[in-house]
Amino acid sequence: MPKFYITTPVYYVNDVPHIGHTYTTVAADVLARWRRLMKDEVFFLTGTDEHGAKIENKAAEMKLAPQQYSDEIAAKFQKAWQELNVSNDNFLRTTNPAHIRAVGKALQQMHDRGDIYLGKYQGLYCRGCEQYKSERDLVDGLCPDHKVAPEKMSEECYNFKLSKYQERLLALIKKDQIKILPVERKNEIVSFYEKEGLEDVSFSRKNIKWGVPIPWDKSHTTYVWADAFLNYLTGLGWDGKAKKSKIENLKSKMFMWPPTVQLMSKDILRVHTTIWPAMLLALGLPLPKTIFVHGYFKINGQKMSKSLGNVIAPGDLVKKYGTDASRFLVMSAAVFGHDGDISWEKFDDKYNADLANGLGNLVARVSNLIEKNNLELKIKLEVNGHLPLHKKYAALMAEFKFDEALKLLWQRLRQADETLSEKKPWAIKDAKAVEKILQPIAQDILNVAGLLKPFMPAIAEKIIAQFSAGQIKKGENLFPRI
RNA sequence: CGCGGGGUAGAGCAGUUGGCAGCUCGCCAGGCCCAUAACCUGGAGGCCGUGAGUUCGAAUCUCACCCCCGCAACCA
Repeated sequence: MPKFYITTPVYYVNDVPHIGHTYTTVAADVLARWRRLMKDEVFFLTGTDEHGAKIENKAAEMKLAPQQYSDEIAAKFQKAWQELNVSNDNFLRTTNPAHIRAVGKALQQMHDRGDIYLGKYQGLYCRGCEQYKSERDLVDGLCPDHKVAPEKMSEECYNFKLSKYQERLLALIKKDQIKILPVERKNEIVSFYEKEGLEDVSFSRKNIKWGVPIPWDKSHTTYVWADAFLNYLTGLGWDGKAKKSKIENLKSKMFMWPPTVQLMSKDILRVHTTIWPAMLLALGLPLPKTIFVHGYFKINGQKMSKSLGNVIAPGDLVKKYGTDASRFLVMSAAVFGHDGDISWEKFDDKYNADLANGLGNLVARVSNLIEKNNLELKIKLEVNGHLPLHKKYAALMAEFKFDEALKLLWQRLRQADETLSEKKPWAIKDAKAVEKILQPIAQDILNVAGLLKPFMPAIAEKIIAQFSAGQIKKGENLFPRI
């Protein structure tokens, strides 16, 4: 049985879930559900990244302990995914004790191996924040909170020998051993390797309490990314022992390793194609097969941002359109891998056009005609993969072309509407003749519903149940117009 | 000369290997009346960012330029 291990990033709990997180997670769910239909053994992981100075500060602002704060935000992510009927097999929080233990062990191993060494971190330090600032945090060279110029300071920290892996990783990426998709993103990364190259990175920080202590030097705390990346392993129950012989450990799900697909947006692509695979090489573990990068949503042509106040939350979508329609709208909003522009208006239009007038109306008119004529059709869901529709759909799904896969199904629905207009079964008295027209159309609807399962699981099942019954009834309105 | 993406009908986008420029929404006209004021047919509307080149032929390949957007490692 083929294995399919898919991950989303662990989402940083500095913010509540928004439509960007939703996009990644629903896409991962669509793939997971599709591969399950194809009888693969699937493991689907998502979760939250909860450590680091930012969270420490944010929690303090809200007068909460970091753990308490993280609990609240993590719960919001979990609730969002439940509302969207996301079928993840695990939800890994980086504050999970087993994760923390494993991170400690992993770091110890990298240290023993000589890949982590004591070095120096230099940066701009704001005394007010008690924190290092990046250039981008500053406004006119000043700390935005304290209105003072941060000082150049340095402190000791543990560094990871990322530079050591430059050539190996570049070769692996070029040869598609780690396949980066779409290809323009691969080009971007290859060019980064060739023109800028890898430098060692800091893996620890002093003065940060909220995180995983460095096992051999508790005065240091693991820097968040070293901690966060390992979730992809600990989410399978990895215990931090890197020896290859342990991979087949049956108590954990480590037999699923490595990830078949890791989905993410472009902001975290670079670290996922540098630090992350380097850590795996350092731990002696196999690398992810494919990294797929999807685009960003702009909202009404503008960048989505809190300051603009245009952020769309998953809960708002579900409230307005329902679970399955929300999943459909998000997945069909853009070509997967490209940026897209969304708005409530566009969602409304798409909902009415494709779901209410399209799928919903067709299901209603066909089921109504069948019921009125008292027909008993001999149709059943065809799940074998050799029908042309299945084949085309499967090929598109394999290439992450969700929007085209959906278009393919909607072409079929449109054809059904055309056929009905042309043959006018409502004007025919002879039930046999009516049956001859409606049977293939009903069969198509059933097949389309079968392929719609990954995108709209509940609606698909409803349609399948409705059209698989001996007596097909008109049933309820699937998508009321907005 | 940092890296990458994009500029195609009123709006949003597709255009795989170069071969009469497409899709959805909107608009106009007609049809149908089974269905969720839905569905079907037809139509208007594009110097495919600008300029040059390669070619029998370019939205597609090459070069230059203009404009927009994202990323530029301690932002997770």
